[in-house]
Amino acid sequence: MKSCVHLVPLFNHLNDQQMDEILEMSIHKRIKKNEVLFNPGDRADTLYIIASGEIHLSTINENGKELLLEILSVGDFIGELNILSMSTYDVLAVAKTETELCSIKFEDFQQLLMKYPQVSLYLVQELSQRLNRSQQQSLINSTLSVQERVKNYLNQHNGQLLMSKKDLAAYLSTTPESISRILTQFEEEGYIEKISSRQMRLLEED
Amino acid sequence: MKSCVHLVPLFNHLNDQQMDEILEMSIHKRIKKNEVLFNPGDRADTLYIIASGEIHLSTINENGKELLLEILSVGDFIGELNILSMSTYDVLAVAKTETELCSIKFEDFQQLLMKYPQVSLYLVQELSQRLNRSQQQSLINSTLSVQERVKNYLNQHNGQLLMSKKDLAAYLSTTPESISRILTQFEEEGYIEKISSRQMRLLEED
DNA sequence: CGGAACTTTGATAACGTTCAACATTCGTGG
DNA sequence: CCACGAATGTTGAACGTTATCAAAGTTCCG
Repeated sequence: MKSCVHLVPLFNHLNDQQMDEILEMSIHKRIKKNEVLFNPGDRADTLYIIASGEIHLSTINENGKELLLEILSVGDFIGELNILSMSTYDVLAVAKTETELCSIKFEDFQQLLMKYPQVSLYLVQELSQRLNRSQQQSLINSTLSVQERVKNYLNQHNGQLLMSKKDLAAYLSTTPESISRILTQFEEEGYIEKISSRQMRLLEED
Repeated sequence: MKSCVHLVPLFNHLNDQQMDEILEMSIHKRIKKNEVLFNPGDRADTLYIIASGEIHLSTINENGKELLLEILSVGDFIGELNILSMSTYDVLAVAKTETELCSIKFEDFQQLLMKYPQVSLYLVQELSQRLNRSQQQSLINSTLSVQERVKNYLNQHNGQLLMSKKDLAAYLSTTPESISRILTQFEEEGYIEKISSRQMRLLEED
């Protein structure tokens, strides 16, 4: 089985010997569909890198409502990196498919960053981009109408829903009912054409 | 005039000589209240560190609605750090008071990170925490009612509004009217007591 | 001291959630 | 591979929260 270390842009600039070094400090992990990788409140001391599969990161508010924050797949690392001060996760990480991960303890990872500064550079860039994406999604969810949010999502993904409508609702912070209604409305208005339950063709105009 | 380099947790672990080195690559900048530091779309090639004053970072959606993302003050750096690939800012940065900044070109900053890995470590940690905060605020704004958002804000800040109601509305993604109404309602219900326009006393009970 | 920006209050409208009932799909075990 | 139960999706009706517009009041700042 191939190690995730080779899959990760994070370690792109390293040579084979350095990769092996990282391999030695990493532990392979496999989790099943719907299995929880960690819960909010769990001790955060491990960096996970996805070798295959898909992980959903979400938060849940005091009333039990869920917001789907990020969908991570091959090559992504789990974003919470309080590497200096030990703390806890405050999001929920769930596998949406069978998933293979490499895990590295923050302790070891910290040594690694000190030794290979170019890895840090990549990490800084990646975190920065995630912060941007988070803020843009925040803008979308809190200032656009549900219609606009759905239209925006469809345009960004060529009419393909990459998840269930339930999850999409959690991602666009609305309800499955609203998404369902809006999609049929879009079809009636001739803006889309349903091909399958998760794939629609976008028709020109507007 | 004291340099901001000494104010920044980012450079905490460095000695005087190293600080001087950074000083040499940094350019001091002063901007007036309401002046724009950068617009979305501007070339992003500079790291700014705040020596004094306050900067608001916000995004504006396609309909002109604003979301206030972050409020930065002494010691904070401006978060957008696409240091590896040159890109553009996609937020708006405005000074809310007279503000002093140090600016360092990404080029130089990148050298610095390679040379002093411990600075990278701090940066990674800081970006990670910002990402978390962004996601938590996103949860608040998109899953809680306006009442709950305002109550949450009051609790987090001991009843003190750190900005105008207009800005607070942009931060909580609502309108000044709603905030105004909710605050008088809270007072009628005996949940708060207005001391001044921006300071209220929180009274016990749920 | 005067004008601009911000704040408050009211009336109105609508967007989207909620609840409920039914339909469909999914996935697991027989 | 089919059958069954559970999860997901759809549609309808009703309600409530919150945005919007307007107009008057207040604060801020040059």
